[in-house]
Amino acid sequence: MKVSKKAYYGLRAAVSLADADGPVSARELAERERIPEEFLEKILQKLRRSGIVESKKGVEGGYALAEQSVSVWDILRALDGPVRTFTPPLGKGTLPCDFPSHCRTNDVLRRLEEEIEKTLSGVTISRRSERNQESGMKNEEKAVLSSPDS
Amino acid sequence: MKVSKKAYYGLRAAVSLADADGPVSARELAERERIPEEFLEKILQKLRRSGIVESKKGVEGGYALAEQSVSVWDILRALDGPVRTFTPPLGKGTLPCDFPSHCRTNDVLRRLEEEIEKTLSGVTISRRSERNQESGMKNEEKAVLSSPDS
DNA sequence: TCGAAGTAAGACTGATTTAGTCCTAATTTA
DNA sequence: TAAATTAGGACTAAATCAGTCTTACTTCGA
Repeated sequence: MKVSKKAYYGLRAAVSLADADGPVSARELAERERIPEEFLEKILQKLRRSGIVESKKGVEGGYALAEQSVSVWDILRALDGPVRTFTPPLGKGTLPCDFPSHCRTNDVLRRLEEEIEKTLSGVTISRRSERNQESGMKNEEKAVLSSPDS
Repeated sequence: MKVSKKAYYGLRAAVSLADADGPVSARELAERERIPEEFLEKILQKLRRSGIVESKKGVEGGYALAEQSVSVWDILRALDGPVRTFTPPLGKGTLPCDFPSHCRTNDVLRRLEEEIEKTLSGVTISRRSERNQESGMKNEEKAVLSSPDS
């Protein structure tokens, strides 16, 4: 049970992008974060297809966060695929319970999935510019990963 | 991010053992749960070395839960190894933060680990005989995976 | 005391996944 | 148009997963 290197790199890249001003090229980002460049490019492309970052080609191009704020959950799901704690490919609703132990085991694992999702969705990466503009009301218990405004 | 087949089988085997009366042989257990026998044996041996089940050789031998109650967390850790969400082998205390994004990323992942541990530790598999004898006081919010006393 | 029913443990294997690399476009801007 | 950049597919070495095979060793009952 682990987070892949791909996701770990992706997470760090996103945090780095959140702290940056304009678009950052893959090369630059790779250097900043000490991530193999070609590999990072693949990661960024996946994040782009998931709508998490946006890219601009050409001379002054690069990558930037697409939304004001992304959750860690979104990034992990985009890169590592869906969290599937139980191996048989079961949709949310239908759990075939051939044997008594299956149902109960699957039940726990599903509960775990929900817990993981809840935890990870609560942690977000926000762009500096947009920080603290989000929640209109009182300061929600929402952790932010990117660098604090100091 | 997933639970291995090994762990999934192990979980089901443990649930099945919890519901059984005496020791159950690997062969019997494999048949009940539709798990490849030889593979299950490996799994049970790992669980034994971790002190989760105990074994008895010989004619009426087999495997049984060692403790009255085991948490899902214990089983998963025994079979899948430690949950290591971040790839660099970092101990609990020391996080080398070469770059700013690392610390913050590692922080989240560590928080995730704790959350997963908390969730999974709260779900236990208990032997029928020992059910409801554990918590002396009020009925704690403790989920039990094995079959309910009916 | 022998044989059958068990567990114990290590070596081996095929398939899949991970973590990349390599190469060839396609775009954009100066 | 040249340089800087992303886009995407094919490829690969190494690790991990999911088992299997083989060869013990142990216990109990007849």
